[in-house]
Amino acid sequence: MSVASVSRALNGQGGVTAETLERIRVAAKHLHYVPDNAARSLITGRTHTIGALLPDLYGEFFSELIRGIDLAAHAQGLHLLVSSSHGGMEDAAAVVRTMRGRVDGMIILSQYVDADFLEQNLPIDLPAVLLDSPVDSARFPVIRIDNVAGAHAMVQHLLGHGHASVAFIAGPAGNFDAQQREKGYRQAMAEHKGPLNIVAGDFTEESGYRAGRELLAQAKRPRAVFAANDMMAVGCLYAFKEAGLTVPDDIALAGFDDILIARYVTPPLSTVGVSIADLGKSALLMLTGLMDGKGHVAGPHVRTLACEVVVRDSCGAHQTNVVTRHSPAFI
Amino acid sequence: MSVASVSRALNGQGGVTAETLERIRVAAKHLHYVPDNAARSLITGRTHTIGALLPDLYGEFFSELIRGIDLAAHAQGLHLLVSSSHGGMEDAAAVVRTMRGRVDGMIILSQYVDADFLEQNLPIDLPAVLLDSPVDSARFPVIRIDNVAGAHAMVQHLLGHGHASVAFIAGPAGNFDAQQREKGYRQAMAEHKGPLNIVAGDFTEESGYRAGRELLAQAKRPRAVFAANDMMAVGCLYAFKEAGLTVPDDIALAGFDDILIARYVTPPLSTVGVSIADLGKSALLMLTGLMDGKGHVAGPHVRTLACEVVVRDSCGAHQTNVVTRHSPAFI
DNA sequence: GGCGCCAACGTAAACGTTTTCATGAAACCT
DNA sequence: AGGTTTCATGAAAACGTTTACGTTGGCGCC
Repeated sequence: MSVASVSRALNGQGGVTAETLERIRVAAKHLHYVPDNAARSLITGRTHTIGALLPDLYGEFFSELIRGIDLAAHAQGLHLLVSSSHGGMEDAAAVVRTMRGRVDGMIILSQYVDADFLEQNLPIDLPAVLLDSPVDSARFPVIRIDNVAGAHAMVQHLLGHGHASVAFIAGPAGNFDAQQREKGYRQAMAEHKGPLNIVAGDFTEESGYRAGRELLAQAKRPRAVFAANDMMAVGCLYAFKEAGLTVPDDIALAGFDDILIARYVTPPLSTVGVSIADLGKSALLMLTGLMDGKGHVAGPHVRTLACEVVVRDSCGAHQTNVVTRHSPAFI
Repeated sequence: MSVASVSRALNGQGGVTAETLERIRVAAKHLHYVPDNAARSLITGRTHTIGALLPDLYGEFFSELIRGIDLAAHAQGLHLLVSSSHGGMEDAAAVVRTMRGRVDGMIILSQYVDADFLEQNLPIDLPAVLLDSPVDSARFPVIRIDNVAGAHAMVQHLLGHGHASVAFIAGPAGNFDAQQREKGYRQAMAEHKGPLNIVAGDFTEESGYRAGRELLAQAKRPRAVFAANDMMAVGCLYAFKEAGLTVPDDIALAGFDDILIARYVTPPLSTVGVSIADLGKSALLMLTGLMDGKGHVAGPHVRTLACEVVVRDSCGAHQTNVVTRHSPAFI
């Protein structure tokens, strides 16, 4: 038995008799032989692993994202190497560099990553797709959530139901999602010639609570509030409850993300939903397309994932031409 | 410049002049040189990666677990390769085998994994730690959540507050956590000479809802219900609400896990809390200890993580000698 | 000034695969 | 029957590192 025959047999490429194949197979099983992936990667240049660079692993968003990626990866026989970089750009750069020879492609979601960063740190031939990033490069496809349209639709929905004044709780300044959602709010308000009313927030529940109190302290209380994400909406909801207001009768409320909690607060929170798992899946599919196509991606380089307005009770409007999800789902 | 000098310089092992070190460093930066990890792994036998085998990636539990592992791994300069195996034992075996030469150690959480499985599929010299597993092997350390004590404490808490009859919503039969929690319930009830009242469930919200209806249909409605996990408790809560009962006045309710949602339902759910992230962290720390110690683990091979009773409103009891967490946390 | 020592550096082997190429035997065709 | 094709198999190169070992040259010491 030569190593060559063993290699051929175990990889099922033919070129071996059925008899020797069987002999090798029983020998391998008997010896608990498992090929060494490091050596295999070295010679083939493929690792069958894709890397995911994420800013953090906390919360439902990343959980779902990883799940979506993993599901799609598993289906294609690929492994998933996750890496969160909590530090700044330096940390992210270090992580990307250590991926060399360890992954066949990367999915990157990081506010520190721009085209320059990638040129500098990404091995020249490593395919990568960017998530929710503002960069617009011919080399790297980008998948974005259609935050602008989603926010726009929600504000329009609120305005369309008699809530003349809609306030907005903004997200952190550096966050791309937050910026886009604010843009959608601004556009919708401009179309209706409504006055802008924006208070600061940072995506945390506590900042939503503070923003809620700030809104209540305004001379003229807004009729509806749209928070840039659900956690802030929930914090805001507690501020309203604390002040003795009832939602949606006294003041309407809506969030963005459709996190699990949104179903379970009282009243159930109207929000803008995105299938995060689909986002992950799309990213992986685009990445594998890139890998197979040798750096040539078919179709547009920027793909946007549509959002949908999810109407529950907190916005005080039920209509039939939008998605309606009551909680719990099975009642 | 020979490759040897470059290797020495970049690994900082000395044996090179400060001048040549600098020369190599600028050349490396200029050429965007990054060492190939596959080749490095092949020769050194180390990958600086640890693998995590999980049954699924859905939900807060796994999200937190991964986060805990990742945080601890990142702190030690290790990468994390996650793999979920949705299929049965075959799938899990395949995953474990493909880890050969890809990871330095494994963290395994799977109901299909027993001592036999590991002997068969795990490369002989690969360190591994098991999570929440019934196996008791000298080779593999196990980290468990103290489900029995946690469930016991919660049932005792309910009984101690005048709820004479406590019913239990069980989890899926094959699940180790579910079994242990039921054991804790049985023990506590036996000590108080209370009658057992167990209905079936499978950890899903819907099964909790069905179990709730089943309990309400009983001739003598129980005074309190303890669900084996929070999602079932939430489903049960909806069944009670639907029937016009108020929790906790008409019937008390408690869950297990302290998932995020528990804070946000009305009334906030009393539950048994475990720091899942700590579980992941402990697992990783024990694994690295195993890796450094060349297969020799210091201390006991089985470690149990304590739970704590988290009293909110749904159990109708507030006392001061247990952890009390109101929602939201910052008010 | 010759000798030995030490530090810096280069050479080459090794890691465990895949893959190309050569070899030989068997089967096929004329 | 001889030549040609086909096919299973083995030998060996290659992948990009690390590391053991050998070589060089400079320096101090006798």
